[in-house]
Amino acid sequence: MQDVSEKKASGSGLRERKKRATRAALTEAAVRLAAEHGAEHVTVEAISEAAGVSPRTFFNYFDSRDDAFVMVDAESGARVRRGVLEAPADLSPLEALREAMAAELAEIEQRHEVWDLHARVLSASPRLLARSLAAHLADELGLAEALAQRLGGPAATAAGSAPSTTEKERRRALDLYPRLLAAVGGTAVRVAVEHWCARQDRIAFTDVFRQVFEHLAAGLPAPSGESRRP
Amino acid sequence: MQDVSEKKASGSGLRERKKRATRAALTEAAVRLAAEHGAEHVTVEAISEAAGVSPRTFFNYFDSRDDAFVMVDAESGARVRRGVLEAPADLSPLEALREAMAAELAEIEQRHEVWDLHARVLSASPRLLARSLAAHLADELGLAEALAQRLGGPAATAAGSAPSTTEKERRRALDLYPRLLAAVGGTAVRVAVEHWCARQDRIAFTDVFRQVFEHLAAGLPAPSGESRRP
DNA sequence: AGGCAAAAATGCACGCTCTGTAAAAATTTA
DNA sequence: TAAATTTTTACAGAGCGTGCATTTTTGCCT
Repeated sequence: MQDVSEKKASGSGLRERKKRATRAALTEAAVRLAAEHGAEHVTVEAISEAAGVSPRTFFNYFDSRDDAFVMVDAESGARVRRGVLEAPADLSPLEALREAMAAELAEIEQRHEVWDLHARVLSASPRLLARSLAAHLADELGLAEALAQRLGGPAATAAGSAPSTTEKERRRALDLYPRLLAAVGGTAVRVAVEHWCARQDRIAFTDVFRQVFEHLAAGLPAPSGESRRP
Repeated sequence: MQDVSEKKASGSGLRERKKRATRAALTEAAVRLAAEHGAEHVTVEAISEAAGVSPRTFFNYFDSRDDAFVMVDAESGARVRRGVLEAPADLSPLEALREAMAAELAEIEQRHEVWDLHARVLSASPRLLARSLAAHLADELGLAEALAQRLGGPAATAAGSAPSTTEKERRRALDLYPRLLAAVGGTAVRVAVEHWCARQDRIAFTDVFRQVFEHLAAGLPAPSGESRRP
């Protein structure tokens, strides 16, 4: 079932290379123009002209104009998923998710030239920021499946086939928990980023990130000095 | 500074009543048409005609066509905020948020004729669902402020003016925590609703809702039978 | 009542987004 | 080089969203 001809491997064909180049040219032109003139003053015609293609071609690559500003990194979700699956086995699910997301954020930090522009464009337009959230939401289901695989795999081999409670209840819990964990993890990253961007003083993002996950692991108790009610 | 004339109270004027009636007619027409023909096949012209106004008037009430499907209840956020502030003082922040959101969900459940249609429209269109999320996101900041007020008010009066740690650190924690709590709370509700809608068997929504908040309060540990790592 | 000012609804015009469709150009394969 | 496949392009058209001037409705005053 493997490819007999080496030419069809990913990225070797001239056709595929041109397609990726066109897509990259479109996204870069879009982000660059948006950073300069504001996102809502950048038309599809302007983006296409800057990228050297026709306006109709734009819509062969993106379903909507806004996608050119949002779809900057399509493989981020897959990397986090792999990070969750490859995390050390002695980590709790929340810890594994934290480590995978921290690694991905460090990955992004490396090319902060493009990402800084992108962040500025998003923060200047609430509509695009919402759309970016929606894009991350699409990855949530896949992330939940990865977490479920990490949970279900070892648990099934260790516990065998003798559940103490009802089978349906266990499956319900197993179904709900990974989705909650994936959603809360994404929210945690968002809050950390927003809080870090809002502060003018230069605190390390790593500190905010760690603090957020400490709150979550502790069960979100009141952060005051003494705890009258544990 | 109080109103001398009673006529300017909220909702008493004929003008305000008519405006609300028009808005209600537009939203109801939009949701009803979308439930029947699919949201993307419902034009602004059709909605306006069903509501008995001109297409231009539609855009005097909504900034975009999608808002007619999303902006069903604009005061929901305010009710949750009040619920947080009026919750019993012996409840933890997470418990207060849970109670306020549970009360709001119970409120919504009362008119589940409209809300059921609305849910069906959203679940049939990922784009509208994302927009709905964005709408809830706008309330998040206000909710965070309400939570901060609930935390900061009593704490300031009880602790006086002698903080044990650095002042900046306390303010940072106090700033980050309410925003995280508000965001996670919204996410929790979303996951509970999605999980409840996805299941074909009729389990009580209250059970799912309570289960989600139990996960959060416990610090999101692995839900398996025995705990090898607390 | 009747008239006056503010607010809302409407009609019209215009630019932009997005989608078919079919023809032309480029790339791969034979 | 010629055929086959894919991509790009031009054209047409429906729908969205906005600005502006006009008309109708509402609230308030004498």
